[in-house]
Order: sequence, then structure tokens, then C-alpha cells
Amino acid sequence: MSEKQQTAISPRREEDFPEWYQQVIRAADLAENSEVRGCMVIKPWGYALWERMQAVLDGMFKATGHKNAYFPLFIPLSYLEKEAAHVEGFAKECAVVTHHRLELRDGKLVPAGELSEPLVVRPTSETIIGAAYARWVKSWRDLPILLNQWANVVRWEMRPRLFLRTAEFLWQEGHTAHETRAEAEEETMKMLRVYETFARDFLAVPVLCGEKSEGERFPGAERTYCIEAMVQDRKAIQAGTSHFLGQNFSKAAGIQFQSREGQLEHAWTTSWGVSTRLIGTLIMMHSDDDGLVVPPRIAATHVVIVPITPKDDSKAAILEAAENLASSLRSVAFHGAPLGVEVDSRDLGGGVKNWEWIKKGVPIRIEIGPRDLAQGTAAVARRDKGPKEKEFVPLAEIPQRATAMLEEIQATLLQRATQFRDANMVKIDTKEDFYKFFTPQNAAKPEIHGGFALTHWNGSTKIEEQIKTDLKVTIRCIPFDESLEPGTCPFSGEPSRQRVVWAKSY
RNA sequence: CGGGGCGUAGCUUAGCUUGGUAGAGCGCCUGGUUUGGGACCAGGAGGUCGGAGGUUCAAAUCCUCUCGCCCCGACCA
Repeated sequence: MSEKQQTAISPRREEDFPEWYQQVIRAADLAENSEVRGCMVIKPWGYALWERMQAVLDGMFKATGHKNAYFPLFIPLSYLEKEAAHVEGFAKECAVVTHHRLELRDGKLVPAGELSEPLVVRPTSETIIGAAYARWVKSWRDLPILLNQWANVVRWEMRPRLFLRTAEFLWQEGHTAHETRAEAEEETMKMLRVYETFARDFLAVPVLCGEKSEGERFPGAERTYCIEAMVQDRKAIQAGTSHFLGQNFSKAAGIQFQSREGQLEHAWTTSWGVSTRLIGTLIMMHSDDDGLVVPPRIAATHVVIVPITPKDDSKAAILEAAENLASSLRSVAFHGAPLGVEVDSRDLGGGVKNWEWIKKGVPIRIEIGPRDLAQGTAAVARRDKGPKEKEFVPLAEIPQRATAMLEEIQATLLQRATQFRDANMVKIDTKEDFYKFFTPQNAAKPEIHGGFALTHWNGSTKIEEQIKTDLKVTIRCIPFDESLEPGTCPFSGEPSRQRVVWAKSY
């Protein structure tokens, strides 16, 4: 290559963020668009991220008393009709199965055998799980039911985007039923905190916790809570939600039980979920102009060893040293599991291999060449630092230093993300400043905008809608506690109890 | 679903206005030289020009329809 590229990913983030995002996914070999519109193929490197997320979250769900189960993909159309708000929320994006057979006519397969009742491919499972709970619950002694399912769901989206918005996506949905309102409310909040902890401690994603405004609420929920993150184009992304469903779905599905007092009562239910969108969040949160950056605690591969073998006579010794280092690294525990280590012994130039792993975001890259071997060292590079920053570390010290290094990377990523968010989150007290804040600095790149704005708000949905129309900005959440301070809503002049978070969102 | 842009090899694309049957760079394969920063030389594979109709002696190029992608709007995890 005559002219070396400045960065591995082109365009860079500030040039064209959406395109950069696509290129990172391709460079890291995470996923690709499928031949079916809106659907994606998640490739091994991307799926490994999901598997790690599943493993960690599943452990957290079990630790909070939940068990896994599985409910059908197909939901009778009539089930969806039972909850009015739910219908309104999901009807527009449902895939519907109407036939159960194909027949060959004039050389073409055509659907045949029309179903007596169409089946909806689940966009979410409240209704069908509700129906099951209705069968299972008779007495207060049957409660609570604390279940989770790992599944795919389908929402026929208009504008799909890899990981962020696809027609089919993978997620987990927790569904619980409780004896009392208080217990269900507690569950809703508990799981929100699980998500917050997971995002912060594993994904190095700092999130704001709060409640959704009425306009942003889950269809059918009494209250929706969320964790909200700011990615590098300063937009907000909802990374997880937890819903207090009140008795809406138990009334719709008939989840009734006899109480301790002998009364027939409706159960109180919750649901909560995170999806493969977390992968998109992760990408937009930490990746740079050289590609993906994977936080160590969610990485399946923590360390890659790249043998540099310029000469045949030293090749065998270098490969052996690399394998030896790999096995001693694999005996190191990182948060209770062995380190994931790969040795890239492919017969390619060192530069080529290095850049591949940089683009894939492996936290630690170790190069061993003839010079290292002679000195008993290896060149160690961290993904949170520049691609050319390398530290020469004695081979024997590498395993013992690896975990500390990974912890440092993890901490750095969280710190960077937090600083970025805080630097782009401002309190605003006048309508004029607010509109100014959300007006793009450069009309040619409208995706780069102010960030998060904290303002007072009188609670009016009308105001929220007006601002959405004017600026495409919405209330991302009404944060808990810290923002409780009386003030004046800059849009209405009316009194307000607290500030809310406004932003453009994914 | 509305507005705009774009579909030529795995990727980036030239050619299209002025129709004559496809070219490049990167990547890939083979051999060799190489290897601590995405290397070089030589040879090679790979395209029904998104798809379907139409106009024409002749279509990547002109016309119609259609599908897909990207951006904006509406919607969402």
C-alpha cells in the first residue's frame, strides 16, 4: 500500500457516524445484512458478545430468583386484541402467519391451507405468557411467578439498522406475577438495577436510570423504567427497560387468585428486557476510528498472541513460546473464569494480523518476535491505547499482570464514557437555550448535536410532542432522586418538581 | 408508508450525458521474496453491470415497473 490510511475505519466518527458504525461492524466481522429485509446474520465474533451477555445476565437473573422457560413463537391473533394499549402499540409492526402449507402451482410454491385464526409472530410475549399464568395461578400460594425466556422476537420495522433496529432480534424477556402491587413494583425496580449494574460493570456503559414519560411508555404498562446511555454521537439509546404492568395484563388474560382473605384478585405483573441492541450500544459507546473496542469483562477473547516469524530458523521456537504463553494465560482466572486466549499463527505479515485484531477490539494484543524471544519479553499492546503504544514485558510477568491490565482497560473505558456523557449533559433553563442546544452546529451533519439536556418540565405531554415535532428531541427519562429540585418549566412557565433528560434518540 | 440519494467482482469504484456487449485499486488463489507496523514481484480466479419487461441490428448505458441499501420524516428494544 503506497499511502497508509490514518485510521483503520473510514469514514471516521466525526465525518459520518452512521457510516462509521456500519464499517466498524464489517471490519470487526460482527454481522451482516441478510437477504431478508431487516434481518441480520450475526457472525461468530458478534454472537460471542451476545453469548457473554447471556451468560452474565442469566447468572444475575438466577441470583435474583428467576428461572428460565420457553413460550411459543406464534401468538393467536385474538390474544393480542385483549389489551387495548398493547394492540395500538404493536399492531403496526406484526408479522402474521396465515397459512400452514405450500402447494406447487405452475412451478411456483404458493401458500395454501389457510389457518382458521391467523397467528402473530411474537413482537413480545405478555399476552401468551399471561394466558399461561392464568392457567397456573389459582391461589396466592402460587405467587410470585418469576420467569424469564431467551428468545427471538419480530417487529416489522420500517428502518432497520444492524443490531439497533432489526425486524427480528434476540432478547430476553422476564415476566413475573405477584400478589401485591408493592411486590411487583419492587420487582420492576430490582430488575432495572440489575440492568444498570450489568451495563456499568460489564459493558462499561454508564446509564441514567429513570422513568419514561407517558408518551414513551410501553404499550399496556402502568409505568416504564429504563436505563438510558449516551453514545459517541451524543444521541441517547435505551439500553434496557423494566415495566410495571399493574393489573392491565392480568385483567386482560384473567390471571386471578384467591387471596389470603379469600377474595378473588388479579395478579400484579411486570416485564423487563434487554436485546441484541446492547451490542449496538456497546459498539457506539467504545469503538474508535480503528474499529471495535470490547470491554474485557464482556470479551470472549481477552488476549490475542501474534507470533512474528520473520525467519524460518526461529519460527518453531517463537510459535512454541507463543503457545506456552497462551497456556499460562489460560490458567489465569479473570472474574472467576479462565482468560480467553487466541494464538494467531496464520502465515501472514505481522502488520496485517495486528490490524485485524485491533479492528476486532481484543483488549490485549501480545506480539512475540525473535528479538523478544532472545530477551525473554513480549510486546504488549492495549486496545484502549494507541495502536503503536507497546510495552515490552518479561514473558514470565505477563500472566500475573494480565488481569490488572484488563481491569485497567475496563476502568478506563467506563471512565471515558462517563466523562464524555457528563461533558455533554447540561442543565438548561430557557426555551431559547434549549432550542439552540439541539440545533445542529453543522446542517450537513445533523446527527451531531448537543447531547443531553436537563430541564424542568411541567409534566405536559403536549409540550413533549411539540418539542418532538420541532427538534426530534424527546424526554429520554425522568431520572430518579438526584434531579429532585423545584423549579420552573421553561416551556410553559409552570412550576416543576424536577428536571428531566431530553435528547435525540436511537 | 412519504421525501431524497444510490445499486457495476468480496470491498471501493470507472464507464452511462453522446448505446457497439466491462476496466481499475484493494481483497482472494498460486509461486517466490518478505515479515516488530496494514510489504513486494510474477502469474491467476472472480461480473447474467440488483431483478423483470420494453425500445433497438445492438442496452451497464435509453424507457417502464420492481427489489434492496443509505439518509431524512413517522415508529420502535
